[in-house]
Amino acid sequence: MTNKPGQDDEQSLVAKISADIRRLLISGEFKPGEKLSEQQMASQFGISRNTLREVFRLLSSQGLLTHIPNRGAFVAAPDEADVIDIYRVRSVIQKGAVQAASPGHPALARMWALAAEAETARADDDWRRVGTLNMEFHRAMVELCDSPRLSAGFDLVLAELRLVFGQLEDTSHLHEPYIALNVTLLEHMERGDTVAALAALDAYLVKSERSVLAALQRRRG
Amino acid sequence: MTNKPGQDDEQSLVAKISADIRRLLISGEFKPGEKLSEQQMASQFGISRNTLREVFRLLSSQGLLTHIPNRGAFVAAPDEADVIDIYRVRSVIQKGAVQAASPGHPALARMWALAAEAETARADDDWRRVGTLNMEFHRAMVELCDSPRLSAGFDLVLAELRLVFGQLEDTSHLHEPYIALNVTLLEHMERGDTVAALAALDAYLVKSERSVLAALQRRRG
DNA sequence: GCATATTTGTCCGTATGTATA
DNA sequence: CTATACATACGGACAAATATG
Repeated sequence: MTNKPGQDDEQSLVAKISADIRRLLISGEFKPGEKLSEQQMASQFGISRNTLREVFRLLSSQGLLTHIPNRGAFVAAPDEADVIDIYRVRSVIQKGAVQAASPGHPALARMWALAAEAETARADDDWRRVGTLNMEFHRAMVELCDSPRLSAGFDLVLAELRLVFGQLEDTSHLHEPYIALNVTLLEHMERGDTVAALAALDAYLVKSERSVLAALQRRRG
Repeated sequence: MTNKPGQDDEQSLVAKISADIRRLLISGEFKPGEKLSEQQMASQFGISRNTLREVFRLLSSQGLLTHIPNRGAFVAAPDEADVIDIYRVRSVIQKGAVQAASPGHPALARMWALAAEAETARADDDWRRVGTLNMEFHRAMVELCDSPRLSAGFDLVLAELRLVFGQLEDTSHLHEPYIALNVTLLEHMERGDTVAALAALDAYLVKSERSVLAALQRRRG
């Protein structure tokens, strides 16, 4: 059995195409605000319009597409307000994660491993991988809450953030300064110093938000 | 213009039927785990199966339905673990809301108004209304974050919680003890006493979670 | 501002695979 | 194991809304 009949489709066409389009969106293959024609997309992916519409419903509910009645589906174009909101969500959830951190939690080990991987990726100048690992690091942090719903919600805002990254030009240096910050944050948590960990997290989020906002404003001008 | 072309359908059939079925789910018109046949539902609501499938996608992504591949859509049947998870999410988000509370925020006025309404509803023995007002009170609390995404995410877990209520027998007394707790919580916030407010919130959430869990276990045996 | 073309929203019929009696 | 029921997915159709010239 390759697939347990868990809770949602793994083999469904809708699920597969959704994953494909989501990947394309996150890698920045589409322009922000670009219209996604039903007919064109359907034939391009070799599926029917009805099936594609279900995909659009899913991606719209995840904030990656924007659905306008009688006009169709458009690639989401997060603006400054959206970025600010995304980081507000991150702040609330991740502060909760830091406070929920219990020593010996498996997610902590995973965070150490991811931090180490990020170091080697930086040594290889593989910035794309550094970015992915950074995301995974913070996803693992939220796993400390042991809450499927918090993790799922966090995944949504992270996907939106990756959409923003994909719409920028140079994502390379965006994650560079944060490798070290992640490690120090992790050390605070390991030591059980919640106050210091919260401060480090806040510093990280503020710094990250500022650089994303700056890059976004640079892009639009 | 009655409808601004905002972001999502307001007049769409999918949106309308989704709202209808969501109302039915929340009022407990369906049994937990009950299968929702496409054919039957489609003819019952006078819509096509294609349209209904889009509705199912939406409600599944909101946690109100559970989609099983090749088996169809079922009414979500949240168990004890789900309730615990829901309250974990509430704790994280609402603690964030308390800490984000700024004096003079319009949401605070709304909370006062809702608390007052709840008092009169209790005087009228309108327990259904008391429950709704309690939900609205906590929704308003999250509005303190000024974060559309946090509010949307909070609405999702609240909808799931109402689904649980709808599946229980007597929801009447479930909200009674919390009217006073909401007021004292509000007083702490108004005074700017964040620590006391956090403690009051935690007391409320623990108490509420316990009673819901107890009622749930009573129902199943 | 109007006529036309395009696209979405919605429906129907049907074929195929999967699950269940 | 067979048969039935149902979800999945497709393609075509048409009205209504929108975009285009």
